[in-house]
Amino acid sequence: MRHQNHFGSWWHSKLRGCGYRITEGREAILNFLAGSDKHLSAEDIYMAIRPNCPNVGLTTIYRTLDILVNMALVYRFDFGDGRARYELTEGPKGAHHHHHLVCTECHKIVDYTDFINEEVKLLHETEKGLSKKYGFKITNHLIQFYGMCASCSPKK
Amino acid sequence: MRHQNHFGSWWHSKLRGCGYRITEGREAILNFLAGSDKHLSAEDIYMAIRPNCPNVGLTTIYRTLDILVNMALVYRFDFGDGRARYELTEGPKGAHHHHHLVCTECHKIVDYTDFINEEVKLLHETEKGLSKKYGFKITNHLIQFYGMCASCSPKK
DNA sequence: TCCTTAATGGAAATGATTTTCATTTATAAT
DNA sequence: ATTATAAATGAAAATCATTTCCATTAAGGA
Repeated sequence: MRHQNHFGSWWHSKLRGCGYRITEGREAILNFLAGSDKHLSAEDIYMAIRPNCPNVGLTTIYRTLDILVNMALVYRFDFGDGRARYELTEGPKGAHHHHHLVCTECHKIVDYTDFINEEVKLLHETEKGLSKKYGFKITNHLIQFYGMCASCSPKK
Repeated sequence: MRHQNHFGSWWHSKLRGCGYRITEGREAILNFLAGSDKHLSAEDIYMAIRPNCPNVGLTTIYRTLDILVNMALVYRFDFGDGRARYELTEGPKGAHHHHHLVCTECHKIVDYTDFINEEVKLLHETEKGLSKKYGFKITNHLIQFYGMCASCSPKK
């Protein structure tokens, strides 16, 4: 793929810094993640990338996502439908941290940012206290609310 | 099992109220859950129950847990090791609500109750706001912190 | 006790994720 | 640019928690 800029995207240095090589597949996966604000399954990514990169296999998607999750470039979520979902922790534009509201009926997900500031503030304090008390080095947190969305609620 | 009290345990009425029958398997599963404060996998329960109920199959464990989770008698957790964990929401003694600290390295789980009050207070407010804004009927929440426990941290 | 229907278990199916392994390729050294 | 080397890859097979199927059993109202 000769038309790819040699100076690379913002994540090149991160990958290199961790000793990972820049490959066509990783490039494609990260580019796609960066352009989406959805919660994507490994297969979503596989399908989306296929037209441009028919030679990138599903196995590579999984392997790359594992790396990215470990590097904290990507969040992995479990919304209870049996497949993991992935999301860039923050795009080039900067962070847009949010939490999730999960419908236990239809598995619809709502990203919300309301109340996030208060939540994050409290979480940071809690984090500090927990770190000290339990000797954990805390790197991440997960908050999800579960319930029934409007369209599922009316049904008995 | 003739020695079981005819008036039943505290959950009999809950099950009956939802139209479920009281069976040996359900009894055994609930008894075991009530006597444990661990995060149990379906197989943990299967193994634990087997000596007394060799005729209760793993399928029944899964089916029963599904029911209990739907009735909100049991929480289902995903700690990232590929198997769901189950825990009674509250025992006969009353609630002992806690959140979790998960080591991403060795999957050790710490239950903590510190800060819980502040967290729960904030969560309730958030819940109220989210319910109104997004039309969700919120029934549950999940908070987990991820990091490295003391014994995993030293390692590079 | 009888009857209806929920509940069951065991085996087979499912399906997301992981492993294996022979081949390809990024990249540091030449 | 060429080469050497270890990382990365794809395709197929393996894994393994959970679900489904279906013929049989049993709970509990009549």
